[in-house]
Amino acid sequence: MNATIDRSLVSALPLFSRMSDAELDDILSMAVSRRYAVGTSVFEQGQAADQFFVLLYGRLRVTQVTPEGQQIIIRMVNPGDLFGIAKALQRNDYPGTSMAVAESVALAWPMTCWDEILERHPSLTINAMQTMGGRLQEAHTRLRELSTEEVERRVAHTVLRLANQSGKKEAGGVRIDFPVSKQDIAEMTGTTLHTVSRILTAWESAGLVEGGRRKLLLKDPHRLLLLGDGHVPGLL
Amino acid sequence: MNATIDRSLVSALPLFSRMSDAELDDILSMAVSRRYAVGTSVFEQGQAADQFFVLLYGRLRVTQVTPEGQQIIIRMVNPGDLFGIAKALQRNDYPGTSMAVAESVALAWPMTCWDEILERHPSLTINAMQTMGGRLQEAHTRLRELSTEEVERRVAHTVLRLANQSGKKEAGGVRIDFPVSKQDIAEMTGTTLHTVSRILTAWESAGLVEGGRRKLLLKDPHRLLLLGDGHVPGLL
DNA sequence: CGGATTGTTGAGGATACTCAAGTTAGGTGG
DNA sequence: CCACCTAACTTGAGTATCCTCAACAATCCG
Repeated sequence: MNATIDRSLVSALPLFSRMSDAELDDILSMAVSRRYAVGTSVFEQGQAADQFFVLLYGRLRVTQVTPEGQQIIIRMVNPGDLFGIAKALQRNDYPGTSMAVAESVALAWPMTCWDEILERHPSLTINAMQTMGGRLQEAHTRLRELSTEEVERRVAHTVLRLANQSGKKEAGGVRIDFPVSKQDIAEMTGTTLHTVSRILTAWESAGLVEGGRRKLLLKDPHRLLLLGDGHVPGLL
Repeated sequence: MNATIDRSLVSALPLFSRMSDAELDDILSMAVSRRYAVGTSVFEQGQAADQFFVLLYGRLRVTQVTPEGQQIIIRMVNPGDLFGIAKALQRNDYPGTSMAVAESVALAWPMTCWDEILERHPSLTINAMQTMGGRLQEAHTRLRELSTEEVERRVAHTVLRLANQSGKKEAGGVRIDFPVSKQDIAEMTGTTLHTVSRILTAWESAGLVEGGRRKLLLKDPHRLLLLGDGHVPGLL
């Protein structure tokens, strides 16, 4: 809700790379910044897509609910990520719900600006396309995992992906630096929280991870990688 | 390998919509057309990505092989589709293999033209982005299906998707108009050819489909849709 | 006609789900 | 600050789905 947003907030983001100050100002002049408390949603599935966003701080979880009421996590949104770009998906509504799992701040643009911005700023268009390319690749990776791997390996890969995207080095390992529940992990891997609980318990006994209520610390990422790649037998 | 490619071949494609004749000619002047016999590959997984393509006629299957040797089908390429755009995925190699399942013709551009073309033709950039958006949505749909649905429903959805993309109305139903094996369907749904065989046999007894060696005719798409959406019990 | 590819079907078993009961941790209000 | 309440998690038992293994049948192609 600021009058003007400072260039320095975004100038380092890959999305805005190779843009002049003037271009940045042009784009930022159309944006407002918004704060989202933990547990609040930025937008909800099915809602008219009237804005798109860039996350500045915090962490969001994007979910979809099936007609039967099962939920799956499409992805986590990390600082610097573009999200809510329904227009690029050729949609008028948001296909999922995005909810803050940590205190978050995002820039918001009216969706009506989308075409205009792309037209006026070709380098941003290319960056946005690369963003989508990266996401497409991640989706294919997950498809491959879901199609071919057993649960334990899928959980290993999922947990390693989380660590790569939102891990923070810490004494004794890499911590996922936002609250993750077993249910969350289940919804990312296509399994149940029961199975995730059993797997993490086994891993904990083996010294691979350290769990806790919505906490996760990877104590031995290397061994997890071996497990995920099937070079080492599972622990169940 | 033609000297020049005629505008009429591509002017109707969504990818090239809203482009002037001059723009089209500029783009086409950099392309060559190529023919691919059934069973030949356009490019292979891991190979240096030196070209990107648009399919004019025919049908391609894009697969990935896991380190363990299991294969999955990432998608089918239909006429008009852009494919092999490794650059947009920020890659220097092709992440999968694309192989002709029907006699095919594609236009090919040197990958070095990619940035240049995007720069010179903003409307094509936007169209390409929409292509990627559509693909991202399809990937998310498949993720949701793999995560939450049992095999029979996944097969129903997969088969209906095939019909929508490459179905041809025919006396008695909708025919998938290229050869599809049970193995193919298995690789699209994350199951085995055995399970697919059992499911299709059951469906055939119920008058839902008509199978055959690499053939598939949907006799009752509506009932298949109900089955896929869980509004009707499965037949296994 | 023969070989190869594709598909069928059965039996048995493993993975992971469901159902169920309980425990622990954390937050909240008195 | 403690008691309570709820959300998150644990663990066990039973079972369903679907995979694996195996043998065979049908179809296509040269």
